[in-house]
Amino acid sequence: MEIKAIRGFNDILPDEIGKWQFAEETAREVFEGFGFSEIRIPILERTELFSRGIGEATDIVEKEMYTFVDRSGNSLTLRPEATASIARAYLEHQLYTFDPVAKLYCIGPMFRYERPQKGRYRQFYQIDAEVFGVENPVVDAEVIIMLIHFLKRVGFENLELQINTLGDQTCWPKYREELKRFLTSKSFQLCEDCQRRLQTNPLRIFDCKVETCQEAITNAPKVSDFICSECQKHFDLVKKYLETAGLQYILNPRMVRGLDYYTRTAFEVVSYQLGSQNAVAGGGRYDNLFQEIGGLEIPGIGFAIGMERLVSLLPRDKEFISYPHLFVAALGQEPSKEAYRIVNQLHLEGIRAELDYEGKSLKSQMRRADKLKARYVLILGEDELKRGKAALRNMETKSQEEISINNIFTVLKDKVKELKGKNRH
RNA sequence: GUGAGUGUAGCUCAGUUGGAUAGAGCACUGGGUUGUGGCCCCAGUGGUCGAGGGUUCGAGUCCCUUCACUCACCCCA
Repeated sequence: MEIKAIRGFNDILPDEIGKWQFAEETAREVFEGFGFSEIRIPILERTELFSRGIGEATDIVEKEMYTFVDRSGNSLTLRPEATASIARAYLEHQLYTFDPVAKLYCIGPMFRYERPQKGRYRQFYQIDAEVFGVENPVVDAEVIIMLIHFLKRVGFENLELQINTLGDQTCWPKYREELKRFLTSKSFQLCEDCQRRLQTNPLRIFDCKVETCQEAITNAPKVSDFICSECQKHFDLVKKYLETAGLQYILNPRMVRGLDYYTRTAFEVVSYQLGSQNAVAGGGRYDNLFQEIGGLEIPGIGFAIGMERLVSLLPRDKEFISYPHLFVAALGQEPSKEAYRIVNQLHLEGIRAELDYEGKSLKSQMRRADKLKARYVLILGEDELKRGKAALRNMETKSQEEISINNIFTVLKDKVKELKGKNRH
């Protein structure tokens, strides 16, 4: 094969798709139960939307965007995340005139030009949820509760919820400056990476594994001493609402966000089974995003779930795969015609039926029926057909009965109903 | 962008200090049963040994270059 998918772009094959569908269906059900509506947004936007919304100095904008100039000379970018686009749509269609509060969710692919590794790809899927127009910390909690509830519904009871507050425009920069000043005085102790982090993102130095760096930060100023009273109050309420909802969380004062628009509440759900990229979902409040892209002061909060990471934690289970209800094995010309007629009819009735397309021996048709895990096989031979009969074999019990072809639809409908009663499919 | 590891059949992998037609298991196709699946037995299909160059009488094996994949760093979902 000469032409292969490009780096970091993956095919999701049929044997895996059940897990994806399950995750998406569950998200729709849960989110709509919380009053969210789906929104679908374009995959391409004007580059400006992201450079302004996410922030010029962020890694995403500086080096990770798929950006190109189209035939009319506009700079366009494949969306690296959904929030900015959803906010743009909200402004563009003035959804706030209908209701200042908007609860929206979106499922689809995002694109970032990074070196792929476990849990990180150039095209990756996110399930995104956003609430616009509410400053009250109740929604911070509501959104987190919805996320955790969703994760429980797909089967994860014990993922770790980490929360932090990033402060806002008034208190966060102060802390940043103070930390920078402190660390600059210790810069001789810092490793090469941290020398650079000192300029770009000093908080990251907390995460450095180099021993001398760890020593350097032992007496560093703490975020909590700099958070202003308004932000502190907001955060305290978020924590209280989470507690009254019975949610366990871990305070992670080192948690940072890579996107400029985040303020106040930030949260992540992590799994230690994921490898280095361990965040299944992440999000937070962004009360400045709208000003950046549209000039209106509209608060927002939301999260994104990484679908690849989520799906990789789901058990590789056959229950997601749908098997044929019936395989029709035909022997000879007339029976083949009859099989074709029957299968077409069954498809119209919503019964999953398969047949042999290559005129193979019964043995090989049986093998295929078995391989496809068909529940029943209908065997059509010349003699039986002349009598208007066919053999219906239950592949699990091996019991076989002769039924008349006229009754096939009613007999099968009952059998399929039984099958559906037993499990999802 | 940086670092490390790995490239032999569709998949998982053997392949000796360089030696003759490159192997196994699984999968696939057919047969053993003129019309009955899984287990078993037999046979068959399938490889430019990632690509290019070099050393050598001889390269899957050694050297160089290059590409791809994987993991990690950076950063994030």
